[in-house]
Amino acid sequence: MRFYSWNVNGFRSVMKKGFMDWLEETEPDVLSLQEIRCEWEEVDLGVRRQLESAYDICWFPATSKKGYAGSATLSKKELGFSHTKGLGIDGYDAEGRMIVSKKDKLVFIAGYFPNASQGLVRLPFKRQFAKDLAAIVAKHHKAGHQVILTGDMNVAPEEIDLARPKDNTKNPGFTPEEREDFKLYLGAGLADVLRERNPTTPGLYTWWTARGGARERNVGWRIDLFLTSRTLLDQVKETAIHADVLGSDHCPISLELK
Amino acid sequence: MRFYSWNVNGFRSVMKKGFMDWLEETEPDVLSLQEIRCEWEEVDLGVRRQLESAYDICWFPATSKKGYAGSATLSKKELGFSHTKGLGIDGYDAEGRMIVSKKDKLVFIAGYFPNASQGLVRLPFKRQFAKDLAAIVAKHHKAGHQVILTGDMNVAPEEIDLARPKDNTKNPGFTPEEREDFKLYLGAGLADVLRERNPTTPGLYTWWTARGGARERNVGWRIDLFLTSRTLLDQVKETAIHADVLGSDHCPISLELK
DNA sequence: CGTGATAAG
DNA sequence: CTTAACACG
Repeated sequence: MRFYSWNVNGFRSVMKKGFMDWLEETEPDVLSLQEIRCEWEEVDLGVRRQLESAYDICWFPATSKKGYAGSATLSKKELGFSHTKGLGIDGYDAEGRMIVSKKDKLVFIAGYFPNASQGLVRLPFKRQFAKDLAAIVAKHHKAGHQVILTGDMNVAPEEIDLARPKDNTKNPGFTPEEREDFKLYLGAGLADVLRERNPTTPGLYTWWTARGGARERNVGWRIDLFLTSRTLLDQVKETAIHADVLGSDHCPISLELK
Repeated sequence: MRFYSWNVNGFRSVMKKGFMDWLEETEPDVLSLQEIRCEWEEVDLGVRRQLESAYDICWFPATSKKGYAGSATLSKKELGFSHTKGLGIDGYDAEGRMIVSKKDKLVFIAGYFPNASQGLVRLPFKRQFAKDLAAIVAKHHKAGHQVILTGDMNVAPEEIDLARPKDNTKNPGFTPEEREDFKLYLGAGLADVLRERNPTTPGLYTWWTARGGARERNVGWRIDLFLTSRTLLDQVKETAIHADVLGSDHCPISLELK
């Protein structure tokens, strides 16, 4: 089973840049999208029909602000995933952040983790989000479920995960607080799959600022991740960063289970 | 002497669409621009230098709202026009609407007349503007000056001046009130030069809505005009609408004096 | 429908 | 630098 996650930075934008071609080439089994930034009804009708024919679609735009954030999860119809919008916590759910999808004992939790924002004005919000989400993960583990947590986590866990760690210790995405909070997910029994398998490989990034050719020079950050229950690690066939896929300031990432 | 007026709908926008080429081909002696929608400092430095080398420039952006309205008058340096920003009435001057330029007994008053706006919410403002401006024109006439009044007047004076008069009697730019107020300028001793010379020619328009190919079908309005003192009429060599000049939803108009 | 400001990333 | 909402025309 092949899982994908992609922050598309505007679904309507990425649609104009060949999203459907990518989807048909890639045929993910389960796909999480972040920053969809539109209602389902704002998507081209032909595209909606086409997607609906193949996928169970959970479209979860923000209700708090038009054109902001939002996430979606699509799963191949034949897989029979059940999708639930939100974590049951209004502050996050109003921004369309996380979708919880289940099949048997597998829980796929995916979406758009908060950005600490300029001046770190949303750092408190983001910290609470991490605490709440880690508790939810721990609860699933206690219940005997296996968890995949993915999406744009808006944090680079370690120095190796961004090109300019020294310059960014006070910037959103690489503050000590965000890095500390990232460990809550690990403490809840999850592992950062790509880093487990590539403990010392630098230059593995999933996001590059649009300013000044950062992507061409691979001056980026690894902030889109697949975390899985440690008990799932030996079922991982492959995990990858698809940096060649354009259309957004993020690239897609994938996880294949045996 | 050749006078031009053009609502450029954003000077930076029209700059990207060949404004400088048009200027070099056209070489107006005096040029009024409306809806410049930027500060002088926001214009490309090379362009500023180039313009400043040939013209006395009066750049008059709105101070009330960034990127809104504003007007400019440029006159060939050798002509020695003196330019004054505004009519001395704060409500209009804060929006950078009118510039008064003088040379000897000639007064060139040019700029961006108010739009009555959706729901006619600014009709009272526009009516007061017309009264005030007509009084200023009358005062110049009393003082023995000759007046050229031009710009985007945001009113089509007569049914012949727009393609769909019947559909627009309640719409901004063709209400009975705006048409009545237009006559205040005539009552102050001015004449609508193009209409004087072409009393029955339909299809002479200077603005076309950007929606749905109106310009290609010439479904437009004549709302950019040259009015002159009646005593100036026999000095008019030519007046024209340059509908072939693209770059804005308005086209330039011109008046040549002998 | 297009220009420009603005919020957000 | 880019997406999208918005104000204004």
